Amino acid sequence: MPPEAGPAGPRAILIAGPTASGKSALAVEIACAVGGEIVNADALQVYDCWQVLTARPDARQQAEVAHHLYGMVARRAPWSTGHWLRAVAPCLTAIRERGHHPIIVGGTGLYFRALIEGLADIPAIPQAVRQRSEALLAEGGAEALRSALRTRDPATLSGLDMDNPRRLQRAWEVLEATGRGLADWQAATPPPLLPLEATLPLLLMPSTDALAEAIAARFDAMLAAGALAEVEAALTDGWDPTLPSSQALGAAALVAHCRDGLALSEARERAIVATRQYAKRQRTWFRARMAAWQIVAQAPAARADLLAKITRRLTAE
RNA sequence: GCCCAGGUAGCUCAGUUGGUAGAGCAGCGGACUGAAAAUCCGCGUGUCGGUGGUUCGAAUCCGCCCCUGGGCA
Repeated sequence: MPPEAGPAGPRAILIAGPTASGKSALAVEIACAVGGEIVNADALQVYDCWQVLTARPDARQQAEVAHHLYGMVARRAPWSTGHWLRAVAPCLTAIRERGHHPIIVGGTGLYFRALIEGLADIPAIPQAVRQRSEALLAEGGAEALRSALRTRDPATLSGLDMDNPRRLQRAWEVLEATGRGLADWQAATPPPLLPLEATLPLLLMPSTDALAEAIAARFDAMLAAGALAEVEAALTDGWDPTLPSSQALGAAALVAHCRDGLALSEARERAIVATRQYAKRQRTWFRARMAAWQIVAQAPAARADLLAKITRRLTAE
């Protein structure tokens, strides 16, 4: 067994790519070919309230291959990259114990980064601290957070995007909750759960035009599959636009339609635009940080070739 | 056919008394170690419908033509 396969068991496969690039289908193909189980690396597909709207694999696909970390988080439950990483660890162990290859698939770049580069071991931030950072921001704007950090944690502030309220809030909250600066915590980041060298990293990167087309077609399919009913259910349950789960692309637009009378055609357009813009941000992340990943060609013949190569390589280990 | 109103960025539109054009949205590029499907930063991408004229100089003034919408026949 080559050293990079490691003592942990069967090699993990990573599949990243922008939304609507066909990651889930590729994951199932590979899982069937090599004996794998699929692990979600998508920040929105974890929520129980969105099946259709997040294009989460349905019951039929989940019956075909084991899927993990999909739809298991309650709408209002706290969730973060840290929660995800802590959930992934035992999941990988269990899959390998069954002799299967973990296939980690998703579009959340930060999740992959945490997985392959490690994540600072910072305790959860209490709700009260979050509320105070919100209040500070609401009253004094970003400058209130900046000036607090300027005097109390200049080291973190110097490395920060000072115009970004979210990042300023995070730095302030960590300092407030732990008494230790964020930069300090990050400098002590533990080793990664799964270094890139121990994986087979694949990246789907369709052309911008092809992706735009796929995004529009998929949203129409979502509408046909009951996206509106999901949104109605969320509305009945009480809509809170600030919840992380409420950030699902298209949710706000469909709420505007169901609740506020926005024309469906207009809601559809908004949802599709928002999705394209998200895909663009994903491409930027992937280009910058996943240069070492293997780009998966789209053509069917190339796809078959890839599957054959992967199978050969993994069975050789 | 005649009379109006228009034709400026991918879209919706600004454009002062003539000095080769600018907003919003879309788009493009980038950042990002616990809200990441989040958040933030940067960038105008243009035969000003066409053509001829007036002028040192035309998106802007004049002629003709083309196109769109409305009205009258």
